[in-house]
Amino acid sequence: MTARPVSKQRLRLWIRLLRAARAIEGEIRERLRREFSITLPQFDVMAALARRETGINMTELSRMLMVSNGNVTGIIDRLAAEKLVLRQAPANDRRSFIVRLTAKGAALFATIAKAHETWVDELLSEFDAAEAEALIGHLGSLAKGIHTEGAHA
Amino acid sequence: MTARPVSKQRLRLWIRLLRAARAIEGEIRERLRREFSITLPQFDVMAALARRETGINMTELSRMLMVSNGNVTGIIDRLAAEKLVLRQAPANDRRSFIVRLTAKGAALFATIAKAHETWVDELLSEFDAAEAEALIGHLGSLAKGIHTEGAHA
DNA sequence: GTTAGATATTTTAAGCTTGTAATATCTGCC
DNA sequence: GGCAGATATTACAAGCTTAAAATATCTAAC
Repeated sequence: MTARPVSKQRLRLWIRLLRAARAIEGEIRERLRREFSITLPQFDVMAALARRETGINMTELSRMLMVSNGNVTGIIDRLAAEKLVLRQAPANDRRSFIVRLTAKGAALFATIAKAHETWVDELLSEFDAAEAEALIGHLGSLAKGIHTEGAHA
Repeated sequence: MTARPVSKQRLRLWIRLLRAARAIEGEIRERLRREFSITLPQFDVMAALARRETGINMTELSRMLMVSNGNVTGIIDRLAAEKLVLRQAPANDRRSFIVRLTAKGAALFATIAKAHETWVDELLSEFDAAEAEALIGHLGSLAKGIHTEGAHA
């Protein structure tokens, strides 16, 4: 039994976590590009919008995706240029606007999401439901407690 | 008991994993910038070089960090401009070269690494040694089986 | 020794990402 | 109503990231 300090253990955990996330993320990014000619950030935005048909404004979108607010501007610009999303002006606040999927965007997302779920199922195939559930609990508690206001203005 | 299909479970796991990694990564990136004026990719490169005093060539570096080969060029360029690393021509292969930390780079890395380990210890503080060990095992097996040749030429 | 294919690195174009600053609008206090 | 501070978004500069193409060198087959 080596008396390895717990701080070294946590460091190893962090490195493993990061490597696992990068491996999976890289694989998904490559498949999205090859099969659907879309970037991962664009897919992430569409996924967020698909879960809320009423639309989401830029600030909340950046918080949900944990990226900076300025970042979202460019991604939405490119999605809008492809007519996959649109910006709507809400009645009550002229600073803001609501981003929604177009019909074209929703249809495309539905197709990609199906493939995406299959890929993830395959990439994480060695986890059965119970293991997945246990890991989900572990990781959920991990992300908490990090001050992480995602992108703070 | 909802009969949730395991594919949905794995999708939730992936989303949790990604969010946890992003939260921690974002926090570390911000602290590196604020306290040491260095970027996370630059720190990652220095960490790899610190573990191998004899130096590492570009291709292996990109493989270790799981980023594209072209990517490493720019990071090394900036580190070299700060005199933190240097490129050495090996005797036997004129296509390649070996990147090593300078004395200045090694000293700076030692300082930053100490702070970094403290941060990670704090950010993952809710995991004790046994939990960390268990998760490390889980995540290690996860990254395998992904074809992940990191950056393939 | 030539040459064909493999390997190591850089370059380039496009997109992502951040932090900071600028602009516009809103809200509440007076 | 006017003004101070908060909020929503965009603009900008610097750096990161990728995939694909270009260069240079090496290795092996002939």
